[in-house]
Amino acid sequence: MNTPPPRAPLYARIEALLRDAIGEGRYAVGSLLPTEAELCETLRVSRHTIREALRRLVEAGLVERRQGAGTIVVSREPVHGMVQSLRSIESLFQYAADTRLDVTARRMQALTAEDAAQVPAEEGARWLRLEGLRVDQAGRAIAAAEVLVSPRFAGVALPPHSAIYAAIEQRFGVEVQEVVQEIIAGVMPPTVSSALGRKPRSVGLRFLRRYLLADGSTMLLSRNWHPAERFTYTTRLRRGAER
Amino acid sequence: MNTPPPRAPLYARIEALLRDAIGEGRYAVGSLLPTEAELCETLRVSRHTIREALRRLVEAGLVERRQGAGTIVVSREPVHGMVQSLRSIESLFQYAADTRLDVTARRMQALTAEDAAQVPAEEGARWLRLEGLRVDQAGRAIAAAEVLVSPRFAGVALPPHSAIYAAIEQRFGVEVQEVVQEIIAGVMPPTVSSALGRKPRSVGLRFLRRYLLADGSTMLLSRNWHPAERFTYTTRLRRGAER
DNA sequence: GTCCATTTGTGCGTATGTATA
DNA sequence: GTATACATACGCACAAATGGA
Repeated sequence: MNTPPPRAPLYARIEALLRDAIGEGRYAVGSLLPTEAELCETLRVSRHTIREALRRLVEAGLVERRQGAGTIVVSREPVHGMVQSLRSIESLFQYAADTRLDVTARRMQALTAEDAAQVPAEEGARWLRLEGLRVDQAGRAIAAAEVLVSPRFAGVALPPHSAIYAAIEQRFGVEVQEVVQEIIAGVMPPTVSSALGRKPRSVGLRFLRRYLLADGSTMLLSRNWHPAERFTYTTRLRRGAER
Repeated sequence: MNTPPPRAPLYARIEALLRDAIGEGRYAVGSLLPTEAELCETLRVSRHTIREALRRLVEAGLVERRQGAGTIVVSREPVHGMVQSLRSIESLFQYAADTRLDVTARRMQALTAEDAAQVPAEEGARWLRLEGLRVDQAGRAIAAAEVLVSPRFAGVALPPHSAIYAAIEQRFGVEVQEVVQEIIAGVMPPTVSSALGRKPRSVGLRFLRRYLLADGSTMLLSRNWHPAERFTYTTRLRRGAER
């Protein structure tokens, strides 16, 4: 049980009381908690105190509240999972800060069927297509890159050093809401392995990333090949509350 | 500027006011905000209202408060990054729920130099080593698995279906605090490709995971090979506060 | 669609406790 | 020890959203 010592603040003791009741199923998930007024009366405390306790249950993700509707139980236990947080999208790749993209081709181009399926968008729509090499400060090739930019943002200027998605965010006042990343291993196509100076048929990791806006549309799609012997992808997940 | 419409709640307007002042540097990072009493007086509102505004600034990570000391500015802008959250560590792999590990070998074994570097632990220490195949419910091989378990937990019984880390958590009352995962592409060694029924020298993804406890020690190390043509690794990152 | 009782949201006033400097 | 500043806790009133009659 979570019962705190009797010296704990009143709202904390009430929070524990309700938390335990929810945990034991005395208030079922989906059901309503007593109203603030009822809790005030049965527990003989002020509404202020009840509200502080309920506020903490909301923060813990155990209940949700809606004006006029009441307080509903949404979970028996605090949601507890693993969380990875990144300061920037770039750190998805954990590049040394100073890599840059050397663009070798830039043009508007109709999406192939495969492109359209990956984006997703309608086949034949004309998106901005960039091709290039990502190189480190010594000029060594790190990855072969290909970027498809939504026609909505095709007017963006190519930033010399910063990321394309960031340039679009700034120029058009939009914000990337979600990034979906896929990693696939495979044998690099000949054009890629030669561009990276590798032997034909050598192994690489393919990263496919979609940058999504709040309305769910794709801002840009990025497809990169990394040579296997040069590249390791590392993630760290910490235990924490999920929200 | 973040100024909400004048119809917004009073505390929200005050929050915006302070947020802007902090953003513009009128309250420098490291300095103290006016006290609640001062804000009450200058803004002509009640202490409750001030406290609600300040509470939100705390949640946004802009200020911290300490009883007796005051409210200190800790950041000019809300910390804002990408967050990935997982309900369980298993979902790192996004297996269909019902895969299982068929263990083909289990014994205590001294760590090689390479093992010891990866764990990390002292070379020659005797850890529990498991070898097996992860198979789906139809019995098809999904991955070749190898697990090294700290001698502290070597007494664990092998769970028929659930994960080993979970069995250890339950049996020994410990909790995995962090998971570090590395992904590398490469050509599978002959023993692995034959165990998975693949052609020799075919391509795969190697997943290396360390499960760390709160004291930073490694509970177990897991090394898996996934055939490339069967496997894609996907992550979703959402925009959110980092904490 | 309107009205109405219910329930949480917002806002104010006041008093006392407790950690900090 | 003393003054300060936030934390806890009581009270009241009205606004706004909800859901059913």
